[in-house]
Amino acid sequence: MKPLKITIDVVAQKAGVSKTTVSRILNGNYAHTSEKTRNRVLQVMKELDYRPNALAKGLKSLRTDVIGILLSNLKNPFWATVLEGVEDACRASGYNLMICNSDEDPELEFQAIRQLQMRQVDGVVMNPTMRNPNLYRKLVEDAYPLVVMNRRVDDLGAQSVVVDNVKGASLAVEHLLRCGKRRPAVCYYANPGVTTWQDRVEGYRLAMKSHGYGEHDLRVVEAEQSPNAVKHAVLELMKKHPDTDAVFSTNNMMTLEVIEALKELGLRIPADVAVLGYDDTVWAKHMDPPLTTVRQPGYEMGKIAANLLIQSIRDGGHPAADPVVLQPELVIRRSCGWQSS
Amino acid sequence: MKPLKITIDVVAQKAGVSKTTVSRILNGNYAHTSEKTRNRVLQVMKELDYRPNALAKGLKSLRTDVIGILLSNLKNPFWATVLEGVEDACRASGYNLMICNSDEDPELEFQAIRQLQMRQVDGVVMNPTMRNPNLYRKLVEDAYPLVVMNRRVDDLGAQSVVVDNVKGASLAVEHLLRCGKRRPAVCYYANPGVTTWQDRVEGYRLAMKSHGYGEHDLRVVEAEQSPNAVKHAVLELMKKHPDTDAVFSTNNMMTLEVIEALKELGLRIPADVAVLGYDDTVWAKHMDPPLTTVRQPGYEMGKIAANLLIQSIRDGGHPAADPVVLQPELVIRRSCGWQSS
DNA sequence: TTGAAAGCGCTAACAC
DNA sequence: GTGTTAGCGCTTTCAA
Repeated sequence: MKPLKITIDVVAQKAGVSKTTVSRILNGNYAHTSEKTRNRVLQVMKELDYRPNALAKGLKSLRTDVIGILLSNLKNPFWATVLEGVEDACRASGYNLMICNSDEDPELEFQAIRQLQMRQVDGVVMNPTMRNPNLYRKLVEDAYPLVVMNRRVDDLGAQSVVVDNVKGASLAVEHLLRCGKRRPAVCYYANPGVTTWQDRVEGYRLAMKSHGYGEHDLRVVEAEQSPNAVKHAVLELMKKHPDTDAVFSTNNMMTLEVIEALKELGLRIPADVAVLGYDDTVWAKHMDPPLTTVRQPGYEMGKIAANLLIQSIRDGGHPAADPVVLQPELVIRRSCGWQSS
Repeated sequence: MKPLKITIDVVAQKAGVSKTTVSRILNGNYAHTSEKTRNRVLQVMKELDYRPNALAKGLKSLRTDVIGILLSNLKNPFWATVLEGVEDACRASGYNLMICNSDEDPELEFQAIRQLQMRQVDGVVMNPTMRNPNLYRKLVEDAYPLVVMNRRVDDLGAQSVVVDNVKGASLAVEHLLRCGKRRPAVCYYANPGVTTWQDRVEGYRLAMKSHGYGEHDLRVVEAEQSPNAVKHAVLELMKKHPDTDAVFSTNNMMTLEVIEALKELGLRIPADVAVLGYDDTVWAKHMDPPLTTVRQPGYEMGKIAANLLIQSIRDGGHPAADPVVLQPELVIRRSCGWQSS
């Protein structure tokens, strides 16, 4: 005797109704169904522990209640936070989540989107590598439900949620200056096209200029995203400009190396050189000294992105709204010294 | 004129063959197909940018090439590492990944499994909350493809991959002793049923005893998983046993609080009290002092778990193999002082 | 209020 | 080597 799969048919049969009726009840389509049958069917479902096959449902209804998330980096804990936000939003709305990782590789990004589409996910939220402009454009042309997070893809017309990075950097620079620092530098990863870092450098530039600094007063250090590259870059910086009295680091992993370099040089933080980092990670407050950082609302970004997507799936079509821009926030600890006022 | 969905039928039609033929070619079933037709069909697929509907395929073939991952905590960066391993393994084998988070809640864990099953995933890899024994048992009774990670569920008969936590703790204690410490304490989270922490405490106990310590020499401090609980517990410990000269912290987040507490007391690390942490996180080597830790192969755990699962899906039935046990490794830095030999 | 029947897009016997 | 056909388990007109 074989185990017999519990399908809608066996429920219908056992309840003595047609599968149409079962289907209606399954979908809360109670309008045309008597309470008596409804209860009987519900009862049978419970007894049989009936689990509707989502594949069959999706095939017919053209909706799977699954969305895809496409990240570009799982190594940075920031993304775990974002993921948590997305996951929570999905669960709250009855969606499931399919996860892909492009690892900043445009080819993998391309493949991931393809896979997600073949799997008929209802939409995708992604942090784009920025290296597949045609792909992004195609998606919005096809009116594919899409929300872009974290990085700006200009003139795309897709829904997006980002954090104001220019603002974040301004907050940082302003704070450094208020703490009496006069020669702040900024450090960022070389990754052409990625707006987050561009914007943070731009924010540094703007804030500096608004305080009377000229172009040649700026100290902008670029580093590859490879082991010790940041450390070397900072060592270099301090050799070339020994009077540098603050480093604004635009990435959370980067900050760790910046501090390492400074300590190696025997410099005291913040007395000799202040350090201001990006992302208020779990470890920031436990560093020595406790790190002053620009906090990004990662969880919120994920949650909002997912909710926007779900909403646009449900309402159909999304009127290419303005980007949602979230505000960063300065978390002041001890790595920049004391504000003078 | 409507956009016309590209199905196997339109490919077949355009190529002038039946959909059977297209299906065969799609699945690399080249045995019974002439090279000529094959090329023509492949060509047409390309031209049409044909994307087979995975729902239809799965409905018919009873395999989706999707597996589920069920985590219990996204906040701890350790799990991002594990996730990365799982993701890589999936990509390499042509699987997609559906992700769920139980957040240590048995009810959510139950729901997640249900969802994954309705979605017809081919199998699940999970870090169990340990609070749903019946659920776990049911799954293996039903011969549902399942791999359990990280935590031991005794006598379950499911495939599993874990790290040797007793060993990890021994490594830690031995090192502390070698560094000349004489009164080491251990700190762990109160979470009944979770074997990881139990095993680490057990490892501490065993190692201590093998060095001639008696039961009353052990200093085992338990803390709730809530803000500052660890800090208070450590403060308490140092008050009660001021001669404690080392703390072995069994969790990466916990370690941060341990250090905070110690510093607050004006104790020097490692001169006064050594600290040895669990999990070699990205930040460990940048702490002050750089942290000596027990490294767990998280990425490997994820990758191996996923590969085991995929293999057992492909081979059908899994002969309830012995658990794969991975070895932890001591990463020596400066937070425990110097070894005496 | 309920049911019959026609698919959704694919796979896999089985025939030719 | 290729095609015919009968479903997979559900939703959804349309009719009763």
